[in-house]
Amino acid sequence: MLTRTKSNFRRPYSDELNELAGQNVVCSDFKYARGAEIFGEEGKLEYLYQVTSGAVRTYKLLRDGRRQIMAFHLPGDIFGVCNGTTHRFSAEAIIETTVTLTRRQNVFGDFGSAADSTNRVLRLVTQNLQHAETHMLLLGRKSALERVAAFLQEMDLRLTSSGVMRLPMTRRDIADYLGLTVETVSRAVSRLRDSNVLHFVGETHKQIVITDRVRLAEFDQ
Amino acid sequence: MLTRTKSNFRRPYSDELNELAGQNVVCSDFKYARGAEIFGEEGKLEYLYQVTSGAVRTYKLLRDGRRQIMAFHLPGDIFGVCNGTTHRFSAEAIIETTVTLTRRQNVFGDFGSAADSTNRVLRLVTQNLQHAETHMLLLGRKSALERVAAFLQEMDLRLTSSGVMRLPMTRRDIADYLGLTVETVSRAVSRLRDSNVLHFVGETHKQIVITDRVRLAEFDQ
DNA sequence: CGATCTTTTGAAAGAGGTCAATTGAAGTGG
DNA sequence: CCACTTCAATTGACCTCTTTCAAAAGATCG
Repeated sequence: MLTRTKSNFRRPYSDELNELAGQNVVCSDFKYARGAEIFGEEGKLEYLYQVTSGAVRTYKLLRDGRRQIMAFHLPGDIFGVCNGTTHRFSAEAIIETTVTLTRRQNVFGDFGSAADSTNRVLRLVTQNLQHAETHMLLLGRKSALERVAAFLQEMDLRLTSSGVMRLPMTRRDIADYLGLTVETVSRAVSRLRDSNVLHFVGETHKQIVITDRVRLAEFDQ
Repeated sequence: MLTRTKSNFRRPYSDELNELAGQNVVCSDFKYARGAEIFGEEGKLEYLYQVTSGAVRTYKLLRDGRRQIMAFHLPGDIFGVCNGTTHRFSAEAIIETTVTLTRRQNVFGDFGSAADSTNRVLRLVTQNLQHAETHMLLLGRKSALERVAAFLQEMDLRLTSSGVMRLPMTRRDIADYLGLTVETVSRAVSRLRDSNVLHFVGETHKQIVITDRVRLAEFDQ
């Protein structure tokens, strides 16, 4: 049997939040009851949170209530990092939980201005994280048709020019992006074509015209 | 029908990579053929990449070849941001692709030392991103049993003390984290119990003892 | 231009979801 | 503090969505 000491795997967290905040420390402790909301998807981001005791879940919801938990945050973990002015997900206490709060601007500096290059990289990584969070919701909780509709909307924003979307990737790439099989992707696209949401251009099936963006959006959640 | 101008949705990318690198610009263009590897999972991270033309996929693999594509990168996108010395995923050109490279240290500064607080936040966000990437692979490509085994391993590292793992979250939370239903999670845990990989402590099913970590790991991919 | 890869479509199989029932744990209010 | 109610977890039976397997037609590439 495997034995190990906990200390090998737990990151040190004594005063990490204080170190992060630097000199302008404005930390305060807060206690949340089981199930209490720490922040909501639309709340303004003003703080960084470090779990002192208890446990927190951060999650995203679909309109019909399907939930994807992004991560569990345990004592020592810092969460609530965000690049915008509003949260893109919610956080709740799983059990009675104590967290230490730090005002965001202490950590980010004048982040809005993004003066220096590190701040720019930070924004870049945060964009990647934001995309990953959206994609976790898709992978964990959306049906095949919803995934393909979401994919087409994403690519429509990036690839459509003069009305035509030219997909550079194969159905296999799409499938491996959406956590599906090639066949399922193909069937979903065919269904959307049969519903007159899109049609193909020429012989290749990589050029697509979206003819009804409103209904395409309705296929997604 | 919805019409829109592309410019509303495409982020500006003229010289963003140059701006990121600041004064010490060491940029150079590179061309990759269809299917060519831009970097591998074990390669050393030295560059930031911005797509000039073409398309790139970044992905993770399981040992048996199952693939999860994290993101598609199109002209203007910057990718390859990482906090360690090695990549945690691979990047390939989907079609013939040109990218602009920038040496990493120009952007991150002396990142290893993490002198200032912004760098610390950057590391924090990158850790979150890394976790999200791992989780996308789980959500997109792992079976129910593999997901639950992976979850138990993750929590074992964080929660096990004096041999017992005390889960603060319910089966519903676990299900919503793993993209499954409560029933499927319960069945998977029962299977692992019946395989003598773990057993419960007391009456509550939130205290678990992992009795065979080697075999638990084998249930995961 | 032949070989290989890609895409589509159908049929069958299977993994996970849904529905339902039971048991047990855990809040809660009198 | 205890009874009551609600919530949490498990298990079985059944169903459905997605996968798997197979075949054919079409595109792409060297």
